[in-house]
Amino acid sequence: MNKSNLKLIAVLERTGGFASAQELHQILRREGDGIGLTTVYRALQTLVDDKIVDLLRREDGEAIYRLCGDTHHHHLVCKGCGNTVEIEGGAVEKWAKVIAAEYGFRDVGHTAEIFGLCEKC
Amino acid sequence: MNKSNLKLIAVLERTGGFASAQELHQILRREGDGIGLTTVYRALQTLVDDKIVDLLRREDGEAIYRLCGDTHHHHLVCKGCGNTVEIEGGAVEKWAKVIAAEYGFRDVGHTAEIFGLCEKC
DNA sequence: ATGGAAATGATAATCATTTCCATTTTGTGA
DNA sequence: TCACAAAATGGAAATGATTATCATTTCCAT
Repeated sequence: MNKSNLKLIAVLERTGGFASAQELHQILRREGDGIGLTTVYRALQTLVDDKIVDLLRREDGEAIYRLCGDTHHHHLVCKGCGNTVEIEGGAVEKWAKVIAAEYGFRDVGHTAEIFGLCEKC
Repeated sequence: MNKSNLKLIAVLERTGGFASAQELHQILRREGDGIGLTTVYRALQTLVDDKIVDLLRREDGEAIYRLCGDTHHHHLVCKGCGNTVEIEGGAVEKWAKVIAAEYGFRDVGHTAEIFGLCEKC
């Protein structure tokens, strides 16, 4: 684990919730860290690959990042305010397994997200 | 309803499933229609506003469009050769509905994909 | 100290999407 | 049919996020 990755993790812990690469870069800069934008993108990518952070999308398509919990989960995202709830996907896990078996796939993962408007929006 | 909007609807009907603005533009061009990219974007936006088409996002953030009310399907993608199978997601549909109701969300959509290695890979 | 691998960051390139603006088409009332 | 305003159109430039390039710096084991 290199230095930049740790910095990014620290900021994400501190801020909680989601932030875009550009925002994270600005936060670090504001704190006097001369980290480059390129490095921020690179660090986030490796953290996503290592399943240390989640990558989601804002309504406009911009990538946003957040530390993931250790449990595998899915997301319920509000299209209005961007608020996000982590949810369990019991039915989805089974579905993915069954389908994969049916078609002879192995080493299987899946993604599943629900999006809509929350009560407030 | 203006001419461009109708053209876009026609293409979306014909192709079924999702397409990005750029893809839709290319398809129309290939068919000899001199429609401009700007017009494609504009038409898609009004169709989304009028709830005639859905706007979703690809993995990379690019916007993709489909006619509302299309029965949609999910994908089983091979990480090795990229081969893709369209699958039904009965369990997923129910799951999405239940979860959304539980959290008071409305106007709800979802995405779900399975990826792994196929028999050949 | 040293050599090589990994990390870094400035800059330029890429790509989808929007904005701007001049031109064309369309619809409508005289 | 004609004139004219409103709507539609499309090319070009602007924007903004993300990625690629590449020279330089930092790490670390020897």
